[in-house]
Amino acid sequence: MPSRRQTIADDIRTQIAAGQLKAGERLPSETILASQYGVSTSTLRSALALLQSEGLVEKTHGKGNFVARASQRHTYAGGIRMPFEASQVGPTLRVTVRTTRLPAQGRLIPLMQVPANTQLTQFLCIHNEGNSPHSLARIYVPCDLPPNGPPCESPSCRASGTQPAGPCPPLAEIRERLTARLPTHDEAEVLRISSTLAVLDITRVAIDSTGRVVEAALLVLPSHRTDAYFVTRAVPAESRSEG
Amino acid sequence: MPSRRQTIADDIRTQIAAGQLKAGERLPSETILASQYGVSTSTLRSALALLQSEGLVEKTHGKGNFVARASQRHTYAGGIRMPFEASQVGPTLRVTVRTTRLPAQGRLIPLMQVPANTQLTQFLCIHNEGNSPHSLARIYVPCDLPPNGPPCESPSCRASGTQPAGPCPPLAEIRERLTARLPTHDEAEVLRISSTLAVLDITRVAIDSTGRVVEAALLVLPSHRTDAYFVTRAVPAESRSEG
DNA sequence: GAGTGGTCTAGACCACGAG
DNA sequence: TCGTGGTCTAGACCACTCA
Repeated sequence: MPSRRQTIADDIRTQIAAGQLKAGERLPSETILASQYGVSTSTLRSALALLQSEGLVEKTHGKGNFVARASQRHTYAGGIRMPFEASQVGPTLRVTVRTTRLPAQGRLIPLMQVPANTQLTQFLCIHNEGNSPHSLARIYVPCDLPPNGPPCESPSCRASGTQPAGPCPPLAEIRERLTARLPTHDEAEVLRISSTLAVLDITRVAIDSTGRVVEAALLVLPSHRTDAYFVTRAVPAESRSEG
Repeated sequence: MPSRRQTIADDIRTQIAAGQLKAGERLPSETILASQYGVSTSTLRSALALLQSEGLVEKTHGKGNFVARASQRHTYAGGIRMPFEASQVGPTLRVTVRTTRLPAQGRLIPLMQVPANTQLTQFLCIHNEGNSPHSLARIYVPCDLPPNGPPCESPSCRASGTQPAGPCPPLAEIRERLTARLPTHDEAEVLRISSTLAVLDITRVAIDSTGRVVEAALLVLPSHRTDAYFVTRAVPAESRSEG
């Protein structure tokens, strides 16, 4: 038997699909909706959480619930991309970067394949779309690596974080591990998202042709606004590399 | 200011990391934990939901909350894989397949790049680990395609669903789009997971060397037990294709 | 049947946004 | 200041597991 939250979510979803609720339109307040459906506000909120996780509804504290505009959705492009392919999908993002140095600790040691306490440069990147933050990236490179500026400061950095290729030794491989989880307190605060809504957690490692790890990136993207997209071509690749 | 749920989650997370709570161990009941922390059961449950989304805690209705064993985690391998690479990661899975025919509708039309109502074969695959279901895959192929059995029936099908390559025209490209969302009622029921816990939603399209879509797969994986993993090599690939 | 988690209620109180 | 969503409470009742 479907739960009430599912029934309510289905009803609103149908109204959105049918165009009875238009993109950008504000829904009645949660109190009103709850009484309309004859449920408590908690139940109604959990129904809205379903729609929010599907990207159909956007909530704003103090303002209300809104039918999402399709354009709100971003695409994280995985794998190795040419610079010009970088920001072709999704709205434009403005990046703020904070650079620090720190010794390799914990997860970073196996990720970067360096001894403990190796000096790393950390780039803490926050991508903003207008006023509102969109995604969070912590990017690490060995301190002795970047010759002409870190990858993250490139204007062609991607929705996710960065353009990892550089002029130095050519990039050979990208490994990306992806899962979803609820955000930490800090992440929810920085991204200004509900702490009940899952984020995509992407760990990306870039390896150059000498086998060296030249970058590790820890990315946090709000799942209700983000897709990750991967294209893999078969091995005997045509010479389309410069296309 | 961190919320109570975060404080509680942090405390239990620390206990797990420190080994005070061992893998497989059962936590006290939610009622007891709630009174220990001086919160309501709702708040305590939302704290456990955080840990569950991180894969640190597994809940079983009627039994209790358990510290997860690391081995519970599966890996979905994205991109094009050789058959022998298929099921090398994660525990072994048993697959049940239900085959039906249906005309192309809705999302499937643009996905498979076919006219509406084109006959498709659907494979509804459920992957089981022991008794408990793990993942759900709906795989579509054009009806006129499979010459010697659908890809899904291959014994080398992957954690996710299938081994899309076949002997026919060679596979040229895999496109995978990935996001996270809360499960539908049906998905939560089939996978026997909490409807408050996000799933990974993967849409995979396989294209052969003639440009034809030979497979579309809609995959649903519980995010708290699943990583997706993608490896992309640079374009002038070494001849490691038979390795 | 005893004990567990799952869903849901009917509130209280706080934090945010806009006028 | 007012209306909104966010967090939290203290329960009730149901569904599942196991003895």
